[in-house]
Amino acid sequence: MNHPQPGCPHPRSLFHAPTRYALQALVRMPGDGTYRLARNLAAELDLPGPFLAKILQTLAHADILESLRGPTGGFRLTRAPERITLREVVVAMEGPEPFEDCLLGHAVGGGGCHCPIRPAWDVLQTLLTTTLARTSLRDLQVAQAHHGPPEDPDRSVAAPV
Amino acid sequence: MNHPQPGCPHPRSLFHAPTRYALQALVRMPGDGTYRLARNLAAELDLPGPFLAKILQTLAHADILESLRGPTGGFRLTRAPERITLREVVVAMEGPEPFEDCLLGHAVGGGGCHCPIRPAWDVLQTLLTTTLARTSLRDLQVAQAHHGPPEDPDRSVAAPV
DNA sequence: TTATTTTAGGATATTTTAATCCGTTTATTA
DNA sequence: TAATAAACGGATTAAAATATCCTAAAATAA
Repeated sequence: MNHPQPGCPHPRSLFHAPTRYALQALVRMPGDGTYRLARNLAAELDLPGPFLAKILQTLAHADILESLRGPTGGFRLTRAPERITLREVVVAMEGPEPFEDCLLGHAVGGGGCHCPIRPAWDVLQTLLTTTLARTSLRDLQVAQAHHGPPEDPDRSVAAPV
Repeated sequence: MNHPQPGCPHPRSLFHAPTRYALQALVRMPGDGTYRLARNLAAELDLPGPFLAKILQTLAHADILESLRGPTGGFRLTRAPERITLREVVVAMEGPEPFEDCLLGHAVGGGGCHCPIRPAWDVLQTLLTTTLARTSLRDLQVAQAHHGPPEDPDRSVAAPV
């Protein structure tokens, strides 16, 4: 997870960059109720600390994380990762409307849009929403475990916990 | 179709703004092989002429439009609208990858990503692609006709042809 | 109480995307 | 041939998204 570089643009993502960072941070949150430092997490993700901190604050406002100030502080999940859905995270970061529906800019509410793609588009939107709603943070953590933690030169040889 | 205003951000769209403008311009292209002026089209869409012109040039490079310079010139479709798919337009404007697949940033090619959402995500991506590939410009034109042309004060009372 | 460590959050800077500008080229018309 | 009207396309500007900075507030520990 590197910063965007000149000549190396962001991947074309369905969601904004902070949303992806939020997911990647949440996946690495401890499941045992202990607090984790924003700075620590930012180093692991190779993101600037204050930037990630802002994202974590947003998640805290959305009741996905809770924070504690001071020397023993940091962030932790408000619930078990099984009970946090990707949909919840995306809504917290992007707002309730993940993307505009009508390709032609027709009003979507009130039956304003009758494009021939409308039915298929609704299926797509529903599938996206239900996919996000069915997948929990825990599911992503399992996937992350298979990939191992990101490269960290200091621990690349042996790291007994 | 108005310019983005301060305090009135773009709708959160699956695609970039120029892609939506391209679709809206293409929908309004004549089907009889006559050329239409970029300036004329831009006025109807309430977009700046030179900006839309650049978008039309991109479509011309992609062999969706063809252009003619000079007093009788303009742009026209290279084919009947039945034979132009939305997928083709989106690829012309956005490149071959409409969005990055893995929410966690895992490599997608070479079997790098094994998230639990991967199968559902693939379904989503396939559905998007096939939906775009199955819908022709002609289909959108039919939908547009039902909405009527965009508001134009000069013609709001009666406009014989 | 004082020093230290952490999050909080507003202000600022940078990068990318979107939009504009302007001189050039090509075709038509007089 | 000269004047005009259109697309062409590089350079520039503006806006939005992304990233950074800095001071305040809160919790802990000496």
